[in-house]
Parts: sequence; C-alpha cells; structure tokens
Amino acid sequence: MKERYNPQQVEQKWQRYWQERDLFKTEEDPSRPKFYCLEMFPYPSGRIHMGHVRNYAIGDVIAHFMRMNGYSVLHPMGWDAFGLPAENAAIEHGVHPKKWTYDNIAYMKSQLKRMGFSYDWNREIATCHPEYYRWNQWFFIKLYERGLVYRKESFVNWCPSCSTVLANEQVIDGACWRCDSEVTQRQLPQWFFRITAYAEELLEALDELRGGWPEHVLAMQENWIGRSEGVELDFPVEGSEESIRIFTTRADTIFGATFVCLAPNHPLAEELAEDRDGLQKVTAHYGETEEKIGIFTGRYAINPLNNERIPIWVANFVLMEYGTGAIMSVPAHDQRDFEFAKRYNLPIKVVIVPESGTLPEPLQEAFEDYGVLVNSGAYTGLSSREAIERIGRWAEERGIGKRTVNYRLRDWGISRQRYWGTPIPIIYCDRCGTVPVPEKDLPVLLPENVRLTGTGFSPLATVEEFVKTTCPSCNGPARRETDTMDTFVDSSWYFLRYCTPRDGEVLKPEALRYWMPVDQYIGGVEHAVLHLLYSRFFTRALRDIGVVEVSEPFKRLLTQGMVCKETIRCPEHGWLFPEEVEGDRCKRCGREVSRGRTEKMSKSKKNVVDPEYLINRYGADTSRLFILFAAPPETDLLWSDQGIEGCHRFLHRLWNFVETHRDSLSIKVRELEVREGAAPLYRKVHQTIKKVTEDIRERYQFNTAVAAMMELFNEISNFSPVSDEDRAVLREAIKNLIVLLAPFCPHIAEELWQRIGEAPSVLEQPWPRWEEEWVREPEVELVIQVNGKLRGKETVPAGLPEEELKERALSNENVQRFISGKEIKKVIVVRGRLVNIVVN
RNA sequence: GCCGGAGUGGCGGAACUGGCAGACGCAAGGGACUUAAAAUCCCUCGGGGGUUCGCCUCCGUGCGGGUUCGAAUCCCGCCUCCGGCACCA
Repeated sequence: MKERYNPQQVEQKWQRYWQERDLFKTEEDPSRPKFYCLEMFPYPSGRIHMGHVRNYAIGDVIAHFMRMNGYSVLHPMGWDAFGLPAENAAIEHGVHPKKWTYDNIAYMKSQLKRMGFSYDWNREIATCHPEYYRWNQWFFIKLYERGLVYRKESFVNWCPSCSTVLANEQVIDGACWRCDSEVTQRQLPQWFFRITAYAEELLEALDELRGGWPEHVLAMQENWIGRSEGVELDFPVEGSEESIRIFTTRADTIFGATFVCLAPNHPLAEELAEDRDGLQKVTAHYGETEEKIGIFTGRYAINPLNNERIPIWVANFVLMEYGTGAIMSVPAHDQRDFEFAKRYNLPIKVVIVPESGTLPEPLQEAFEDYGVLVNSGAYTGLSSREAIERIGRWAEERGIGKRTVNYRLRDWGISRQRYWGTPIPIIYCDRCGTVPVPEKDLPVLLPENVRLTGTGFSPLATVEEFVKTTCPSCNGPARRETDTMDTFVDSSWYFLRYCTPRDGEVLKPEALRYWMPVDQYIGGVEHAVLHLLYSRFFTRALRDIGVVEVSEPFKRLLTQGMVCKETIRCPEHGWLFPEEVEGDRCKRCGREVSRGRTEKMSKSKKNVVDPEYLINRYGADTSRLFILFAAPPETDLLWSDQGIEGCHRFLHRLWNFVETHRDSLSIKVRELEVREGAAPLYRKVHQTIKKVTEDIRERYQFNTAVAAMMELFNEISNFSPVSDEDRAVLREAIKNLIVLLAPFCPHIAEELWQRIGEAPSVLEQPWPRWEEEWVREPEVELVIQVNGKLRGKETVPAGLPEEELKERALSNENVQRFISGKEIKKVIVVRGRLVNIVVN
C-alpha cells in the first residue's frame, strides 16, 4: 500500500531522532579541517519571521554540506537577548523583561527546532545571562585599563521615544533606527569605546576582505570611516596669544579665505564672542541642517599665508566633533561657505580657476573643482594638487601646522539610560574618583527588583541596594554607575563565546584558536556598518588585550536579500491582509483596493507570511526548499503562494516515486552495470552531482542547485528500466538525489533514505563524488553558424578533430544554402561546441 | 552630488572564462482520466512572417554607439530603478 507524504509526521520523527542522537553536537577535532558557519543570532522578539527562515535555511545548507564533506563544523545558535522591546513590554504589560525574554526564547527555540536546523544546541547562549554579560564587563575593564574606554561629557543623540541615547550608527536620516522618532541632542556624561584608534586599520583591512565580502558592504564601511587627508593650520587671533587651529582638505584655496568659523562649542567661542545671546542662539541650532546661522565674534584672525586680517565667526554648521572644530571659510570654493557668505554679506574671493578658462563673476555658486591658483602670492600658477602639497610642507617647516588625516568615524558611545542591558562595571567614589569593579567581583549582576517607568532616567538609579556600594580601593561609601551598555556590545563578540559557551572562567584560547575566524557569516545587510563594524573593532581590541589571535572575525560574508511581498491598500482603511479583500474590494467598505508595490515583509504593511503557518500547511522541508529556490541568496525574494505550491508538488512527486518503486529501489547490487539505455540517466546523475556541488561550494547559488535536482528527477521519472541492471542504475540515481537533497530538505531525505533500505542518517553520508568520464557526453550538438548566425545543428561524437568538424559544418544542407557561391574567408572552430563560417 | 548594485518572456529567475538566449519553477491555454471536482499525467507556451507541418526565416536581453568571426556577457556615452553616504571643512 502506497503511503502518502505527511510532512508533519516525517519531520517530527526525524527531529526526535536527531535530538536523541545529539547528531549536531560539535567538538574540536584537530584531525579534521574546521568550518565555522554562523548566522546572525536573532533578537527574541516572540516569533521567528521569514527573514530568519531565509537566513537560517541558507546557513543550514552550508553547514550540512561542509559536514558531509568531512569538515568539523561549528554551527551554533543563540539569542541577542538584551534590548528595549523587553523593557517596553514590561512597561506596557507589567511582565518582567527577564520573564518576557526567556519565554520568547523558549518559544522561538521550539520554532527553530520545528524548522529542523542543525544547530549544536549544547552551545546555545543568551546575552542576558550573567555568565555571558560578565565578559562584557570584563572586556570593558580591560579596555578601560588600556585607555580604549573613556568617559566624557558630550552632546549625544537622544531618542525621546526610547528615552535613551543612540550611537551615531543608530541614527538614520536624523531618526532613531528602531522607532523612527526624530533624534534630538542632549548633553550627558557618556562612556565611549575608542573605535577611532582603529580607524586606519579598520579601513586598510577592508582590502583583505575583498572577495569574501560583498562589494557594497565594503563600500559602506569605507564611507562610514570616511578618511580624508588634509592640513591643520594655526590662524593667530589678533590681540591675543591664542590661535585658532583649523583643518582643511583644500589648502590650495587658503588665499581665498575671507573669514574663520568656530563651532559653537569650540573652547574659544565662549572666550571670543562678545554677543552672549547671539552665541546662545547659534548653540541652540547646532548641527541643524535646515539653515546656516552664525554670529560675528567681534574679533579677527590673521591668515598665516598672506597676513590678511579676517573676521572670526561662530557658525552652527561647524562641528566640534570633526577635525579641529574650526574652519577657514573660502566662499568662492566651498558651497557651504558660499551660502553663509551670501547670507551675511561676507566677501567672496576667487583663487582657483579651471585649467582652461575663467570663472563667471559674480559667482552663482562655489567652484569646488581642482584647478589652477590665481591671486595666491608665490603659489599663483600652481595646480591645486601641487599647492596643497607645498602649503602643507611650508606649514610644517614653520611649525604652525601639519599634514593630517581625519576620519568621519566617531568614538562609539555605549551608555544607555535603560534597564535591560549589561551594567557598566564602574564605581564612583568621592575620594578615589572613578574606579573599575575588580575582576573578582564580576559579574555585576543586574538587579531584578526594579520599577520600570520609561521616564528617561536610568532605572537602576532607583535601586538603592544596587547603587550603594563600597569603594574597592578605599572601602569608603561609593555609588555604582547606573547606565547599561548598548546591546551592540553584546553582539560584537558573541561569535567568540560560542567557542567555549559553558566555561565560566575563561574563553579557552585553544578553542578560539581552533574555531576562529568565522569561515562563513550570513545575515542581513542592515548591519553593514553597525554590527559588522563594531565586531571588527571589538575583535581587534580583544586581540590587543590577548584574548584572541585573529584580527578579522568574519572571513566570508553573505548578505541575504529581504523577503518581500505585494502590499494591498484600501483608500479608507489603509494596508490590508489578503483575507480582508474580496475580488479587489475591501471587505469592510467595499472600495476598490490598490495592489501596491512589493515591499519587505512587515507587520505594519500587513504583507507578512508567518513561518509557523507554512510549517503547519506544507512542512519545514517545503518552506526551506522554496525559499532557497525562489531567488539567489543575495537578491530580494518575492514571496509567491503558487511558488511554494510548486516546491511542495516536487517533494510529493519524489515521495510518490519512491513509494511506487519501493520494491525495486530496495534491491542492492554488488556492482553497477550501466547498459546502453541507462547511460543517459547515469550521466545525468554525475552531471547533477557536479552541478550541485559547485553551485553550493563555489557560488552559493542554491536556486540553480535546486533546479538541477529537479532536472535529475524529471529524467528519473521518464526513465523506464528494462532489466535488473537498469533498475540498479535507477536506484543509484534516486539514492544520489536523496543525498544531494539532504542539506536542503533533511527530513524527507532521511525518510526516503530509510525507505530505499539504507541505514540512517543520510546526513552522515559522505558527499557524493562525480566521475568526469560520466559527466562528459559522448555526443555533442554542434552549432553551425554562418557569419555568426545560427544556420544548422548536427549531432556529432565528442572529441572529433577540428578538420572533421569543419567538414561536417560545410556539408550541412541548410548551411549550404547560405554559403554556396560565396567566398569562404575564414572558419572558426570551437571544439565540442560550434563552427562559425565567415563568408562575404 | 559622491560611492555601490541591478535592468533578460505574463512572473521568479537560468545562461561558468565572449560561443544555441529563456534551464528550472510559477502562471496561462489545450488534452487525458473522472458522473463531477480536486489531485495526477501528457502537449503548447518571447514576438512577427512563411510552411510541403519536417521545419525555414526575420526581430528580440533598458537606450545609442563601438570592439569582435561571434556580445545578455567586454569598452564608451546615456536612461531608469534599488541601496548607502552627505553641512565631515
């Protein structure tokens, strides 16, 4: 009796089997090559979404593939478990963040298990666990001792909705990366990681990643680090001992400087500005982009190159955080200065002209290109490039400046005024000042009895027994730091923790040496600068304190595309779920809906598909297969309800085939004999092994690998065996197909493997090998062109000499029509492929 | 504005170093089975023209040029879309 494919039953059976045998447990095995396959760990928001499914399906294929190829594979999973949503849930629903988080973890873990991913769950980590975050604290202290962590009062990005500070990387278009609220500026004392100390290294090392990382991620990081070479130069302040140091990349325009601008929070601004109210007003608009405003300080500076006396201004668009916090303003050659000069009627002086010609005066806009210097004293006539070089040298010789490099990258502010995060291990003592918590007192535990209100003040400050402590150095009364760390600290090194997840005392160097770096990292592009840059920095910082030997954490990076789906919109009721629509009309109001553009699946746009629904309806194998088949991994994937049906159909057909031919498929033969009629099928088997292997190994093209398996199955279905020898070939074909399919659809592969009489587990089978002689076709179709146009085809034995191919081509009937009576100028022969006859 | 990527049937996408454009899948149309439907199976499926129904032929990979015996693929110039950066001196 033929049994019907029941995914639920099959999947549960094999998930239980894997779990009982702990099949995916990993240990360091020096006798085998290692492979560290890592997918970005999820935030435990409650349920997994299609983005997770795609990310983890890709990772699982790679992990299985490498295992079957004899590698010792580390494939772990864990939870990025600290963060705001837990705290917000607490404020809204009164449930403790810890409970909320651990409940979510338990549920999502069960979902991941139902998807059948091959994680070594023995290595599971959660960043909110004290044995995890103690290392955040330990690293913090070590880096503090090395001067890579410091505290300073500064303007910070403040999200009023999240009631906390954001790092620069977390502000997108002036809005919070998480909730989209407009970000404002606040002045607060903050802890910083000195990522800028590694700016040059982080930039230079990008070159080593080329090839293994996608080009656009490298470009984004390069942009973000934003290196620029220039000159620092002192402009003495008239009637004062002070001078203003400016930074410029365009020293060639210095003779065109008609004023100097200070950032409002520049130390000299306060001192020089006469108009207090004016200064305050500029300060209030600091960093705003809508409008350039400024005030004249009433004082003058001297241009060191021509001794010209130019006014000193304070302007809101000059940033203290970049360069020296002061600029020389050259309105003729800088658009920002041009706009500022126009507004305040400051002189505009042309000192650069294009190599050919002049500039139309008065200028309508700044001329920012390189060119030739005019009105520039001894430098007149030089090219911009030369002038920059010479002026830089001149300043260095005179000791009034130097050539320098500036970076757009800022230090990473990690203080957060929130509860659900790692406590910063610092103690403030009136007598000893700022004292780090001694190593032996770690971890500084996050207290659980806390009232969360979301008022914007650190919740920990209200927990008296937490705040009140004694100073580790003088034993006097002292207070603890009450801010917690940015959660990106947690994820900046979690890949190291997987190597020794349970060792309470140390990150074992042997384990790190064996497993690091991550050989393949997989995740979304949204972390191109944030997480990926922080991790590269952190790994280097930890290298410098002797924790790890590698500098780059991720050798290869694959950024998977988004999962998208069509959106539906009602003019009255906004976004709609498909089930809220009937015949293009909104069920509620009857108005016609518009099928909007396809966009990334999101709850707010109601275009989501719940993975759990798919598992229940089609099973994990079908879901995984479709998501791998529908698009190459880096491309955005357009969800299609019919598409998944197609993949389900394929698995059904495969199942039915095995069930129908079960008897003949379980006959084993000692030696395979491939007769005439079975040779094409047997060749297809070897061609498919080759194609699937190379698609996975070299190109990560899972869609074409799946297509190749479908092709093989089509050929299997069309094959009619006429002998036992043929049946043995058929069995061989099915057997190989099942093994090839195993990384994609492990459950059905296990089941079919067993049903053709093989012993489990198919996942422990060696990856099949192909034989080149069976990949080659004995006959090839020769394409014959005349003047590059297809004029005929001939089936010829492979490996014919050129002469013969040429002859066959020339004698082809249809070809004759096109060449008769014409002069043959040339014949190009590509062996095994084509002949092109050139006539005039 | 600067940087990165992409434009191929009705749709998702194939085509490896320049060598048969459209693999595989979806949708659509036709047929078989069935009382019927679902499921399954078979056939057709870029467009135009011709046909003795074997096939022949012209056009076709965003647009315009170029290199080449031969271009989806390489080069030059545009257009469109997506992503990143952007008052960074």
